[in-house]
Amino acid sequence: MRRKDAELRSRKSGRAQGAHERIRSVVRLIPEGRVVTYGQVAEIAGGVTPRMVGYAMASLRPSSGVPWHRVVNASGEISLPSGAGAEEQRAMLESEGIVFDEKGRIDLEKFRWSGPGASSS
DNA sequence: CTTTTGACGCGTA
DNA sequence: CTACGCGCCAAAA
Repeated sequence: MRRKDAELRSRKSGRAQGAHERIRSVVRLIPEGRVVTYGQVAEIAGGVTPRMVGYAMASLRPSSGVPWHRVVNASGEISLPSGAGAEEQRAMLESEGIVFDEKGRIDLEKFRWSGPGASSS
């Protein structure tokens, strides 16, 4: 059976509390000094598409307590438009030890978080 | 109830 | 490297 069936079922069963809520929980699991791509979050949360992740972040409140700054796009770059806190995000990441190259990209091979099940390093 | 919108990802040219 | 389009689905107005 395809995962979709299970996911679809949860969605139909009313199990879907709110895609955001689930996404928020996932993002909150991201350890310091690590980053995850939207697609990664979507994969971990399950049943959500990358769009949903981005949309959830956009809808997040500044004080939601979610380390949204650890979420970057598949290219390892910050997505936020200037003014939305992009510079702030980069500052926080660098503060956590994340390194950006001249193009403002992160080495996902080194800083990507493998998920809640995978141990650091 | 309907319509708009949106922090993405990926294939293809 | 750039540019374009499609898919994906929920929340907000």
